[in-house]
Amino acid sequence: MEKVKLGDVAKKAGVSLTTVSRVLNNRGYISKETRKKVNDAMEELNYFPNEIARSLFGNKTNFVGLLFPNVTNPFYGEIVSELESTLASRGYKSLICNTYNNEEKESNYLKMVLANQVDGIIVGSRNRPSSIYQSANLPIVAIDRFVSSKVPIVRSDNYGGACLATEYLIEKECKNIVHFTGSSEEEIKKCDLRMQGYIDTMLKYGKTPRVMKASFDEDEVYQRCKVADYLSASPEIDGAFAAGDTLAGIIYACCKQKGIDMEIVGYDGASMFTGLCGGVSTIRQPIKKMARLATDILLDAIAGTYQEYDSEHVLPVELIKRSY
Amino acid sequence: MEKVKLGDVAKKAGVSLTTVSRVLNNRGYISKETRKKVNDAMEELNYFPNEIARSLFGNKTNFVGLLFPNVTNPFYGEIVSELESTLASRGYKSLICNTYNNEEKESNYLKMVLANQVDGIIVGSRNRPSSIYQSANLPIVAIDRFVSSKVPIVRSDNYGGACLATEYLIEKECKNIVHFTGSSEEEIKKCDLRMQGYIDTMLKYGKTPRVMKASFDEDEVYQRCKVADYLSASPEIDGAFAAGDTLAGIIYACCKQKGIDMEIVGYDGASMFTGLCGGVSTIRQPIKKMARLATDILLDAIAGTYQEYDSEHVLPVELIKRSY
DNA sequence: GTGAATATGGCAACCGCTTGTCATACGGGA
DNA sequence: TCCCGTATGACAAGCGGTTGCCATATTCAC
Repeated sequence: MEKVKLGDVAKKAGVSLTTVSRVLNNRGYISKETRKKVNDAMEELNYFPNEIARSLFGNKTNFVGLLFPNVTNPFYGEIVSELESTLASRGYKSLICNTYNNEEKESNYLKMVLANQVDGIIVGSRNRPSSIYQSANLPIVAIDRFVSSKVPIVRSDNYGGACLATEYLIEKECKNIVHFTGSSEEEIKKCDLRMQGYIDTMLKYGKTPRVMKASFDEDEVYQRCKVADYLSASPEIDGAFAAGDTLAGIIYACCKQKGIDMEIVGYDGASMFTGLCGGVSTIRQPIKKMARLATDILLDAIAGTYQEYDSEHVLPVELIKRSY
Repeated sequence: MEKVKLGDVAKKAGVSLTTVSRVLNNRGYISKETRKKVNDAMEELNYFPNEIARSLFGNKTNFVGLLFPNVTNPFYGEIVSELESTLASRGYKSLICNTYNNEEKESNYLKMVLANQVDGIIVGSRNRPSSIYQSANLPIVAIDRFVSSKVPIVRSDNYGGACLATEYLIEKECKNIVHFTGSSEEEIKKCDLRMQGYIDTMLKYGKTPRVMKASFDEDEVYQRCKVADYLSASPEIDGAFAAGDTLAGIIYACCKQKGIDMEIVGYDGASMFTGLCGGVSTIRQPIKKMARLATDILLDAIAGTYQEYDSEHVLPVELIKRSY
């Protein structure tokens, strides 16, 4: 059973190649009857036009590359899921790439999507920006990450969110509040802002900021040990603001196992997280809105109607209190 | 800045089109020096061969379609993540599709990936099998789902896992154990086996099985109400086996809020879940192994070296006890 | 000196579809 | 009757790269 092609449809419908193509692309004159004949033939033969061939001609693939660390993380899972859905509803197809925050992987993926002629890229990977981004001459949108001065950024109000989180902990009368952050040699803007918000708020209330570096990427077991050791060594701690929800979850689990009852606030607020880890508060990013905005910007850029480069789009966050 | 193409490289390197193509495809005779010249030219020009054009000629795209309900669910997130990684390491690219268990969406996605000439499909969506699967004449592998008699299935030992879960609850001296299952008009095999394992085990120990239908797909808030109502109405319940971890998480949250302390066992065991919801036990499916096996089968089928159709590959599960 | 192996170029056909141009044919309105 | 709008077909070129075939040239070994 070979692949059905245009010619087969034409034969079946008793019309010419040109006519079938006209039906497919809605061009020129076609009578109702012919259109029906052709459509019927396509149906009967189970014909799908070869998008690869069409792309080749049109120089447009309707592919978009999605470069994110790892959809296993509910935050990325949710954002990728939203991106894929909105893109699909607008006729675009998503090539997914899990970079695991690995620079080599990211740059390989980047080459791959470029070689596959994607019309645009949405990136949420957290590496040092690859030089390929510069030379790649196509629309890119970054989610909560700096790529280059030409790439628009969509992110949540990291600073404001951190303030909100810290103030909540203070309100809850926590005396010793620590901030767990993702570590990285090079200062990633996101972490800075979340940390900055925490530090500023602590100082504002006359408290001493304390920061604990715990990477986002390390092995989970290792992380858990690190956190557990830290908590054991600092029994006075009664509040924590974690820069991400997975980290918050780890802290929560450690506390539970040690019988510590403290207030924890995470960051991200993927629905899966708030559903599964109700003992932790979190700062919810408007994930759907971010995904939609990123899609809008990207597609506008692809269409050539987006001009406002060098722009950051900062969306408001919301405090979600623990549910038990 | 136009797209660089083969001819540009040839010109830059001072060789013919044929020679560049030979370097690219490692065919025929090429001297070290020429190869270097060509490679240098490609580097300088930042050239990537147009995979779309190559695909068109070769009638092979190295695309694989991944049809899953929703990567927001940690189980699907983890399996999609694994699939993408193993596929990428073997030169394949993943087209992701979130079907949301919606039949129309699934069949549209199916048409889409077929139109894009994917070399194969891995599907974990949970719908009534679409007729398109039959007519699609290409390798398909199903994860924990029946598609057609010709499509090999990779799944975990649902029956054994359910027995394990139920026995654990009995061991924990739960008196009234209920099973929460995903509802669906048509009986999906997976649910059947998990339910069957539960029922058989209950009967084996002289207990009365009780089943509560709670869909996998409903709105989470709605689910939560349904579960809460049920728990209120049946205060004698002190143990629950949920057919999926997200459901288990919902039950856990309800219990917490109502101050009920009962044993809950879920099913799936994505690392994110066990990390975030340590108060719940679960039956862990060997997600990585399943993903790798599915990839192996699919790629063998694509290569034409896989013959064992009509086969089910059932992998063993493991009980993960709650960590606090 | 001859034949093989190595190295490169030129050319045409092809992958499946799109598009522009030209030709043909029918029917209706001015 | 003539022209125009409608409807369809035939054909060729092109999208970017691959491949097979033939030609040519150099080098090396026997």
